[in-house]
Formats: sequence, structure tokens, C-alpha cells
Amino acid sequence: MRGRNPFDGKPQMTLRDVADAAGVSEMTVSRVLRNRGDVSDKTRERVFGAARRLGYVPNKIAGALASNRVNLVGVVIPSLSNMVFPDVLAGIGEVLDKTPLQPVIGTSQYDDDHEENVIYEMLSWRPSGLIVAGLEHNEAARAMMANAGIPIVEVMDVDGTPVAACVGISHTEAGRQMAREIAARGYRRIGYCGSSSTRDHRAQKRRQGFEQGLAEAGLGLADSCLYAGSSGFGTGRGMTEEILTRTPDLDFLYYNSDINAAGGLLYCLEKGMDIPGRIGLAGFNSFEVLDGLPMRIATMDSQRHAIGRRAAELIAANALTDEVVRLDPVFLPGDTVRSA
Amino acid sequence: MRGRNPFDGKPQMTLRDVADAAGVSEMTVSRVLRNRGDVSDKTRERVFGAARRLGYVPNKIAGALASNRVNLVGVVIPSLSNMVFPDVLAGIGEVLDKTPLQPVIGTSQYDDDHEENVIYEMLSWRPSGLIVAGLEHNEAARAMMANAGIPIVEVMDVDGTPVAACVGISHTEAGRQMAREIAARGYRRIGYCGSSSTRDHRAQKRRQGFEQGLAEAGLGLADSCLYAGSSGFGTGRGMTEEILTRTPDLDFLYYNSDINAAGGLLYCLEKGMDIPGRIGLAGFNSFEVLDGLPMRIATMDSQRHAIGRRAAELIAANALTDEVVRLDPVFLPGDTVRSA
DNA sequence: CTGAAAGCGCTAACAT
DNA sequence: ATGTTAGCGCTTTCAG
Repeated sequence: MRGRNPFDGKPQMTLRDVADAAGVSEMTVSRVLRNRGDVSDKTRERVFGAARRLGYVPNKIAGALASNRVNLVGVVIPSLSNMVFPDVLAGIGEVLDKTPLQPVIGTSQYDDDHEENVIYEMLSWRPSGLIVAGLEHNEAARAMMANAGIPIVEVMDVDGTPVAACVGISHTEAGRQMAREIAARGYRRIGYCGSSSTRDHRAQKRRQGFEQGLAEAGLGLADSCLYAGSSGFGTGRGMTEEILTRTPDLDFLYYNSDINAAGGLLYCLEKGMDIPGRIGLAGFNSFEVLDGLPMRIATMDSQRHAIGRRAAELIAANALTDEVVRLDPVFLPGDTVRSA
Repeated sequence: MRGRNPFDGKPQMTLRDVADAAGVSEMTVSRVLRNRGDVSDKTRERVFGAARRLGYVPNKIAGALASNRVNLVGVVIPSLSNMVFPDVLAGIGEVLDKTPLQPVIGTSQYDDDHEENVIYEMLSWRPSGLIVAGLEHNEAARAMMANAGIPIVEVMDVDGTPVAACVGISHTEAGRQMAREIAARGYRRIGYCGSSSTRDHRAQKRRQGFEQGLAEAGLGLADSCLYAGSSGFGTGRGMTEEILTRTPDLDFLYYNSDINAAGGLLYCLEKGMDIPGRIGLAGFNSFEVLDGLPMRIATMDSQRHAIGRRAAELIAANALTDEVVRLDPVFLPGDTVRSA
């Protein structure tokens, strides 16, 4: 016997089986099941009946090979634990749901070589398009994407050189804008709390933009505190305690994420600090779950839902362009910064 | 020309191209690229060289059709926005990363017919296994899974009749156990806050188990408050305000999720209520991000990471069993219940 | 409206 | 250690 899956007892059901059961040709079954071409109502009914009676599930592998059409869209993101990505995926899903396309998700774990691998695996399934988070990829990955011959969209970030199309915000600008807002509100002794990992390129860019923005206002970072590990209220709280112990006269803290900022907020409130008078706080992302904290954290909406939608639209339109769609993050002052 | 992708300019590269470039047969290229059989080092090098020079990406569709082997594992979950599922996925990923298998994620949006569809689509790619959240599926979905001829593992929940294998906790028991803990700690006027949707079967089971547990202790639910929409601090806060306004003498609140419980906690603290003396609070899930709230919320670890791991192990072992792996949720008293 | 033939790109099995 | 042959299950194309 030829190479069946060794674990598969019964051979899989084929179009042939349905065709025999319905007394028609394989071709007719194929047409009925795909709603293609003209088939008489009587034949159609018989075929549908036979297919459902037998519990036939088509083999898309064979179909894809024969038609050279695969209704899958690869989506490569760093991680699912970071709450930003499910939001992007939701945006992608909303758009693709109206098409025959289906997203297939892969995670790179913030590792370039792992990402290369995931992209390679995905491309080997010949998807109809590929959405990849970020603009930083190794050479091999960039080469694969450039030669894939399908729509490729890099998302989240526009600060860099895309392989093809690109939908995102400028994180450098986001950081700079936040610095401007803070400076305009009179804060002067400013600290930064974020990740020590250099692998989150977008957080790095925000930080750089932030420092640039401060410099343009004649300010600088008075202190910063970095953590290894994942963001969380505990992490934010810990960083805040540390930085304020070391540099007690800080009057503003900018966090890499709202999650950490929330931990900082809780810490400051517990210590009875006057927010936003004595000290101001701001994060990044705008997470809906956090609405309901004692104060709304100043943040910037990262537009991730819109980014997902726009990227999916490009794929759905089979856009082989190198268009760059630059969305604007929106500053949300919340309650943790003084009014301007 | 035959049915190429209409948008694909250049025809795709095949083994033939690599074989020609390396001056060997297609078969040899195939063997080299899959590390199969004996190939001389010299030939191997030449083939690898040619493949990488040309930027060859194999066509897994053709490979899968020929070998009847697909290294994909379908994973069907209700949603990615609910933080529990990324944790299950992480567990699955950890295990599958050590195998050639790759998870493919699909979401059912808590809708049975949508789920049926997603399962159908996945099975049509002939994956090596399927992991599906929950035990509630429509007839068609159950039939497909029963006949798929691949390892099927239903996860999260064990209260019901699995199609095949099953890894999870008993949510009914989880609810009952929580009721026992609460009763043992002397709380008597107990309220429940959760979702009004009946689609989250596991939350429903916890609530039922909770009521049973209360009944066994001679107690009952004094009030309950349901919300439509997504959980969040704001939601938890709102429910808590509402239920305490309506029934001010409640001395305990059980929430469907830690997220909502956190909102309730913040509300109660703001109101200056004595926790856990005047009122106790408990949630469900044990989310790491929440460590760092002013108090640790009493909760139950839902074992979702372990569930993901065990499920993936069953798939990796190609277990065509109907084994039920019942894990035990762990009660974590935190700071929001009195000591027993 | 339906069917027959050919072949998608790859791999199992069998040479050599 | 390498090559040859014959499909995998489906869809395209062309013929009725």
C-alpha cells in the first residue's frame, strides 16, 4: 500500500465515493460542492444529499494543488500573550470574514530566526497573502517575502524600510508627541519605565522618540528603570517604587505599556501621591480592560484594530503594492496628566 | 495556460529547477531538503547551495498530497480576546515546538455554527490532530470530529461527553469548591456577578456548581448581577456598584472572572469597605498580570497552561484514545477572603 | 448541463 | 548513493 498515514485506519473518503453514491461523475460533485458552473437542481440535491450522508469533507490539499489557489492568509506576530496582537487579529478577522480568506497565525516569540522559520513554513503553504508584524526581519526573511509573489503587508510600524506594503503608526512620532504633551503640561523631571529587552523594536522607538521630543523641549530623561520579563501590574509597581526611591523628585513617569503604567498608578495612589499634580503618568496602547481603574491613564491609542483592518483589506484586494499606510496614534490625556 | 493564480506573474519554482541547477534528480533534491535517506555530503552541499541560491521554498501542498502527511494541528478556541486562551495556546506551543507539528488557530466567536465551519475548514486540510475548546458542539461538528480519523482532544472542561480525548477541569466542581470555601469562612449573604450570555458554558457551569455548593451549606444566592459585553475593570466596577446598591447587606461577591473581580475590588476599596471583613471577593482564572493590585484576589487557578500541554502531548503521541484527563483547579485564597 | 482526460509538485516504492 | 515510475485527490480544460 502507498504511504497512507500509518495511524489512519480507513482510507480517506474521496470525491469518487460521493460521485458513486450520487450516481454522477466526480466532476459534477466537484462543481456542486464549489457552486461552480451550471448543475441542475435535481443533480445538485442528490450530490448534496450523498455528501452529507457520507460525511464527506473535501481534501483542500488536493484542491489547492490542482487549482493553485489557497485561501489562507499567514499572519506572523511576536506573541499572543501581549494584548496588542489579539486586537490586530480581531481587525484582520473582521475583514477576512467577509471574504473566502482565512487567517493562519504564527508566532515569532520576538526572535528573528524563529520568525524566519515561521515565515518559511507559511510560505511553503502558498498562502494568498502574508501579514507580518514589524519592519525588522533578518535578510533571509526579507528575501523570502520579496520573492513570494503574493501580497505582503508589514504592520504596526512605519519607521523603517518595508519589504512591500506597510500599515502602521510611527512609534518614534508617538514617543515624541507624548514628550511634547508632557512638556507642554509643565512636567520637568521625567523618568521612563520599560523593558530591558531590545527585541521590542517599537517600544525602543517610542523611547527614542520620547527622548528626542524631550530634547526638543530642552528637557532630558532624569532617570529610567528597566525590567526583564513580562509586563504586569506587579512589574509596573516594582519599577515605580524603584525609580521613585532612587530619584524621588521625578514629576512624571512614561511607561512602555499601559499595563505597567496601571501598576505604577496603583502604587502612587497607595502612597497617597497627588496625581496628576505632584506626579503625572502615561503609558501606551489604550487597553479597554483598564477602563475602571481609579483614574484613566494618559495614553496613546495605537490604532491596532484599524491596522489589522487596513492590512487585511490590502490582502483581500490582492494588492501587490508597496503602499505605506500611515495611521495616526491619538493622544488620550485621561486623568493622570495635568491639563495643558 | 492552466490555472495559475491570476495575480502570480512568474510560475512558481519547483524541485525540478533546483534539480537542474544542482545537476541531480528531483528525488535527490527532495531527499536532501527533508534530510531523508542517504545522500553523499558532496551532493548535499550542491543541492543546498542551489536551493538557497535560487531562494527555493518547497510546496508543502504537493508534499502533503503525495505523502498524506500534514504537520499541522488545528486549535479551535472561542476567542483570542479572552485572556485564558492565549495561555492554553502557550502550553500547546511549548510542547509542539519540540515536534515537527505546528498549531493552526481558529476562532469560533462563541458561536456553534461558526465553530462547525471552522472545524470543517480545518479538517479539510487533513491536520495531524485537532484541539477544540469545550464539550458543547453542534451535531455536525461532533460527527465530523468523530469520523476524522485523527486524534481529537477537547480541552478546558470535563463536565460532559467528549467526542474522543479530553483534558480539563470540572467547572462545576470549581464552582462548588469555591462555595464551600466561602461558606467555611462564614460568609452568608452571597452575590454573583457574571455574564448574561449563555454561550460561555464553563462560566455557567461554575455558577451552577457554586449554587449547588451553597445549597449544600444551607445557603443560597442572595442576589446576582449580569452584564452583556466584555469583561473589564469597568464592567466589574459597574456590576459591583449595582448589586451593592440593590442589596447592600451582601457580604460576599463571586465573579465569573478575575478581571471583573478586580474592578469590584477597586470599587470596594474606593468606597472604603473593609475587605475581607465586611465583604469578601473571589474570581476565577488566576491571571498573572493582576498581581500587583492592592490586594490579591481570591481565585482558582484554571490550569490552562497545563491543559494546553497535556492536550498537545496527546496529539504529539498520536493518541487516538478517548482518555479523559481531569486536572484539579487550585484554590488561591489571596487577600480578599477571611482566613478559614 | 455533464463527462473524460490531463496534470498540479511532490514523495513512496522500487529499481539500479 | 542515486534515479525512475506512478500516483496522491482534486480542478482545469475541452468535448459533447
